[in-house]
Amino acid sequence: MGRRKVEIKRIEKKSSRQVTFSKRRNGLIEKARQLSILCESSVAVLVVSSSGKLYNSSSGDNMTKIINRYEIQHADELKALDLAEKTLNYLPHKELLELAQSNFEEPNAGNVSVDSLISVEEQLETALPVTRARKTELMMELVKTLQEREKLLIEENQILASQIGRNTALVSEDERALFLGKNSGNNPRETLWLL
Amino acid sequence: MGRRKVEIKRIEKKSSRQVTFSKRRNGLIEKARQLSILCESSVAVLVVSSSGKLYNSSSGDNMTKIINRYEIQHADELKALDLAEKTLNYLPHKELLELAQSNFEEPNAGNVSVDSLISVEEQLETALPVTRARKTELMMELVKTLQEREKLLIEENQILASQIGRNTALVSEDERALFLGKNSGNNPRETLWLL
DNA sequence: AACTATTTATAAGA
DNA sequence: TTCTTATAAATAGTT
Repeated sequence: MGRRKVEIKRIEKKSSRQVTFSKRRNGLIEKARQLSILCESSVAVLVVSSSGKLYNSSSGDNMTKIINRYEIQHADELKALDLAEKTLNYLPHKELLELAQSNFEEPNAGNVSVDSLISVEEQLETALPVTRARKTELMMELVKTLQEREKLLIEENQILASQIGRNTALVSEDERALFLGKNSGNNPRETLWLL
Repeated sequence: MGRRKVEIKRIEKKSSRQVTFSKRRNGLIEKARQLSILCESSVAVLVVSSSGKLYNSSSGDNMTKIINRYEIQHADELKALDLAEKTLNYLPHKELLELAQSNFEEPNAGNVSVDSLISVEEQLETALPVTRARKTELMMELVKTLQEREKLLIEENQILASQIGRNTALVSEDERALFLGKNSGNNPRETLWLL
């Protein structure tokens, strides 16, 4: 839709490519906004230019929520592989980590003792003033994701149960309340994050 | 660009809204593809319909990589501009603890928690040589509990769905497998606990 | 699912 | 860059 019809293939001339990139990127984001409003939906657009610069927009809901929705559907791949990958990308001391990881390639994989964790943490202590904060952040993300998924599952259970016409839900109201944010009072679990 | 000019506001008539949603969603994804090819960039589009269904496309690179780029940048921004953290650094210990705790009494409230937690952790650093290991231990317990509960919920959903006689489960077989402990091998998630 | 009258996006030029 | 404008492309309402 311009003076000439253009073939959809890489624009060779760099300056034209740049101008088109800018125009079409804005157009795309505007279209996303319109779709979101017209059809009361949530739309996220992420664009990474060839030089690596990121442009993003979200409408109808915030980026985090939309990405979360995606990640819930791709939970296994993403939570397991990429979260850890992201973590590794952040580490200034990759080698130390790899060294520490050898502690876990031993027999009782998956059932790691607390003592070995303590020892690993002590080993890495001097190298990890920043990474530790990142650990808390990642752990919180993981827990939050699990809680959100649990909430979805509980809701789905309610729907399924009501379709059957009887209440067969395994999860008690108290547990449900916990994940809907109703657990006030001195829940010792809350203090966990402070440590 | 149609028979009439339309205002950008929610389409009231449900059937029209649905048709427009489908047309414009396809249009948006096609535009994203074109941008990606014309300007050798990576573009991700995520659309969540009002009924919660997710549509997504990625071009130039896979969705995971594009989202990763976003999250890495977002994390950097968190570190860079955090006025709240700087403010917190001047508060005495006791007040810090109380402030941090209050963040968890309203789980649905604002999103300040990660930053303030990082700050809290840094504040308390010198006082917590032993407690930190305990934190990891407790966090692991919590995640384990959540995973076990999720497993129960998934199993219950399967039972309920089969009672209805149709498969309405949100959770795929792959996800189910994950929580039944079938993801052996080098699970990178383990590396998380080392940080 | 097609059609087509119009609007909208944008390619090239200034 | 920003604006202008001819034209291609998208799509709203219709069949």
